[in-house]
Amino acid sequence: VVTDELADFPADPVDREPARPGRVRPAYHRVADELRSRIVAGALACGERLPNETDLGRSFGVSRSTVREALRVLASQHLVTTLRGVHGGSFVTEPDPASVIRDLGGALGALALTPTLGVEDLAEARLLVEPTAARRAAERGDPGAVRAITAAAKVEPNPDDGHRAHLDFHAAVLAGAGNILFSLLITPVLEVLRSRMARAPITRAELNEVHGCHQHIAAHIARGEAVQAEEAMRLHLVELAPFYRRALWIG
Amino acid sequence: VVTDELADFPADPVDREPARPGRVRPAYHRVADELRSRIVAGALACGERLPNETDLGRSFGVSRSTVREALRVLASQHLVTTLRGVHGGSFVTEPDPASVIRDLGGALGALALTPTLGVEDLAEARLLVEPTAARRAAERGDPGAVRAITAAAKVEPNPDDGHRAHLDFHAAVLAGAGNILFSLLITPVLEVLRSRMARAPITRAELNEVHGCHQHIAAHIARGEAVQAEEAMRLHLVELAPFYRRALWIG
DNA sequence: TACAATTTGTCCGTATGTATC
DNA sequence: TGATACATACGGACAAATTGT
Repeated sequence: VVTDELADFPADPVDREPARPGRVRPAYHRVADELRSRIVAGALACGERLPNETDLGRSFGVSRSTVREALRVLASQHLVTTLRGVHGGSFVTEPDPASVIRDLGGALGALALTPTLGVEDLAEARLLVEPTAARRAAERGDPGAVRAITAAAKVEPNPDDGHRAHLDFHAAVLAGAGNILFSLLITPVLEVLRSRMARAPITRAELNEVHGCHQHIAAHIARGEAVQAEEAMRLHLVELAPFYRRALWIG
Repeated sequence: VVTDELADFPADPVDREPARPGRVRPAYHRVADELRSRIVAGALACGERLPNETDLGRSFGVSRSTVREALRVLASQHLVTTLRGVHGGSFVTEPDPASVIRDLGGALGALALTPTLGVEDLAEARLLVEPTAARRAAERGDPGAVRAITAAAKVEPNPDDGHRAHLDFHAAVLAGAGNILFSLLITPVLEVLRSRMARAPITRAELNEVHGCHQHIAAHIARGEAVQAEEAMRLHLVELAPFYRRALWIG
């Protein structure tokens, strides 16, 4: 006799796609929901290995294919990682800011193609967060972060690298603020701007001015001059704004 | 003869999980990558219907089960939606801020369980964004938004609803700012705080004071008093901080 | 180097459920 | 009511990957 653990599994309000009433929730969703709630509730510890797909299917009363579809969903949400081989299987993944940033970047990229999210919104968010990030980085004075910021400011700008050096500097400042939420929101924003500015015409003079600004800001941060760092970053972003408007072919 | 479109598909740097070199990327990942790049490149328009699973499998040279696993991945990323029935199938989904907010909420909830993300970080982000949101809401004076904010401020606080009314007000102000990025970052933050504060002891007097603050802020926004709205919100958050510290049993 | 063991990856065939016409 | 065209689900088989002996 196969025990069907899903038969009367109660509704779990957390993190689920909302299902219209009356609509039948497919089995792979129910399996994914159940495993997810076990993971977030801590019943399955980080790094712990799940039973193999065959056993999972048996215990849920579903086929292996159904289990696999559920695992694909959980893997996309960075809740499990599955490996092949003898010591393979599905393992509970530890939360990782980098993957959240990647996902948010993709989502913002999609939203930026709609009227929901304009370039002004991206610029406004930068102007709100980045000066504060510069100030916090200067206040903290974390040696590693300061080193990273200084190094990023030193990189010679190259028109061919798609503003990579430029954005790396800003990402370094955000990381230096010591609040992961700053990077979390703005790094994807930078990525969206970068993808939009690819191959935008930019003169050598403009590039050099930006480079100078960066070194100026980095120097303030390195000397722990919080207020000056904040103001320099604000000025930098304000000066950059018209360039964005000119360079962007959308919005 | 089956055409294998995947054989020499070039690496697409966008949005993929990084694969260790030498590691073989499973077919369902390659199929998902290919479909994803077609979608984000615009080769498949929003709302457009994909071929059915059998045909997709044929065109990619893989089986239907593999196609289904790929579709589950894309569905988790809100890139496609699949429906059953005669006119069912998989459709390219339009980007939707609400689902991004849901996902980010889940991810932040997981991160908040690690030392990566502390309560101070959440509070700092609120203190950075929300006063500005209040100012922008007052500046814009969008009638619908003002109505929503005023209505949210009127709701009588109820100790049993888990601070729901409180957070609804803040969410309304964020939405009123007119920049989706504000809601995008802070609404998940509010959700994390709410889940942590569930059943935290709170006195009727504190509840009333919070309620008063909200009405005060809402009045400023309704009258278009931008600077006062910003300052009132800042004050409200600062006053709230010690309560959070007291109520939170973690961090 | 070869081989065995374990687990995921992939495939096929078939049957069922669901929504529309 | 039935026909149609989808997704959903099952079970079994074999291939491929990885590690240990």
